[in-house]
Amino acid sequence: MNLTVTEENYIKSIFHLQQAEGNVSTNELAASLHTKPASVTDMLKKLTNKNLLNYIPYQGVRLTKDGKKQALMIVRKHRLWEFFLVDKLQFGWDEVHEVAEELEHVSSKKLVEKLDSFLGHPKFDPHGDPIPDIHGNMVAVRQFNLIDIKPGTLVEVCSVGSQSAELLELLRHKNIGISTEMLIMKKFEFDHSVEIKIKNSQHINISQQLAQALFVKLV
Amino acid sequence: MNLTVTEENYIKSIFHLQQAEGNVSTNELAASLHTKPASVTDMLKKLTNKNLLNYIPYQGVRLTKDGKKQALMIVRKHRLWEFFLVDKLQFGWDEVHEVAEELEHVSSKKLVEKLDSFLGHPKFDPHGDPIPDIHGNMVAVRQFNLIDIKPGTLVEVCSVGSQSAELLELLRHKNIGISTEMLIMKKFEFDHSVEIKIKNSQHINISQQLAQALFVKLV
DNA sequence: TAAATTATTTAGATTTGTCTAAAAATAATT
DNA sequence: AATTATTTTTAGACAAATCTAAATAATTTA
Repeated sequence: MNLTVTEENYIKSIFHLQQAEGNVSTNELAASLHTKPASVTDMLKKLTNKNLLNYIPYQGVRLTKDGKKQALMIVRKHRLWEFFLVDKLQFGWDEVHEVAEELEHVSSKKLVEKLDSFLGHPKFDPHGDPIPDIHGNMVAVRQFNLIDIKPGTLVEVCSVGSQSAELLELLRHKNIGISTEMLIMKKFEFDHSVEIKIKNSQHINISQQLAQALFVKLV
Repeated sequence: MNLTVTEENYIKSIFHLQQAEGNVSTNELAASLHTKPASVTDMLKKLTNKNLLNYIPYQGVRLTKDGKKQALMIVRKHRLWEFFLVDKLQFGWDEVHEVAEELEHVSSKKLVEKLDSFLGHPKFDPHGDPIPDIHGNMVAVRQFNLIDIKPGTLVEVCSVGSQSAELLELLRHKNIGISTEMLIMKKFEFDHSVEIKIKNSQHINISQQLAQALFVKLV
């Protein structure tokens, strides 16, 4: 099934909205897509005919199994490209969203899988959101980038940004691994480094680069 | 000036066609874009209004200075993405065109420049076509990938695929540089390596990887 | 529960890029 | 030069995605 860019954007918005609430209303969708409710109604009918939505007039809408799969593949592409932009092209994590909105609509499946390999099969995008794998599976817990955590917070390492040898070497050296608990002590404006304390251990300093590669959950 | 994907494709086709001949005819364009002459006429008027074309009814069309600049930026993007796909994602050079046709329409200027840096400012795409720089300048001579040259041909090295340290080391070791003349002796099916002879020197063997990174002109 | 408000859908119009069929201009041929 | 053939343009229609305005359904409030 081949979707237009517009159809893909509808599917993606419905996916994100139905995560938060149950059924998605016409008005919500219109707001999220910066369009008018009347336009939404038209598109809902169209996507229903393509078996991507369950839509009952006046009752809101949910994705079908098929629709959800399509959505997950778009989200996968979006987040892989975001990772690429930050990790390889040195974009700031706060400036990649717009660009990824365009890249996510490039259709080649081979491209997505080769990109995934090239990036080292990352599990999280630069905002800490999980990247669905080729089957649409992804980690459920909301994760945060270490660099965004406020001092005084106790967190646990869930995942690292990639599997590169250089990153793993540094983590081993600092004795940091999956499920390591750490208390965020202080953040330094000058170099965006972070001082942390690991249980039964001394204070250590984490560089900006490393902090951006560490994903944690609140504990 | 913001162009739609369709408009960009028209501009790009006109650019390529007017390289070969002088004025570009409605029929040629229709054939090249897989559309009908009547549709072309409509679009020519539209692009003329945007000052991208000089169009006189029944006389064919040429790009204005502005139109040419737009075309060069699209070609730049197309060829940079092709280079990326082959060099970083391990696509075959014969399967990248379709994908690049989509990627070339991603609009972020910052993306293009960061990609160019990431790739090491390559001068030629995987087919040997020159990549315009940010000002639209590019090498004029048609160049070929060493791997595509027939045995018995005398060629001269014009450029190398990238500026990576590893590549430069190997070239130094083999005594190959810009303007080195070499005679193509034999090509081996098994590993796609190429045997060459450099003037006043012995026969040496060039691996497939290296051959793909060498761009030559006929001499 | 009846009226008022809000949400959603329908009806009809618009824009973009395309098409077919017919007319007009240009080029080729006899 | 006159006719024929080709190329190009015009005219009118269509599909996709959108809009505004009006109608209808659902919900809230008095």
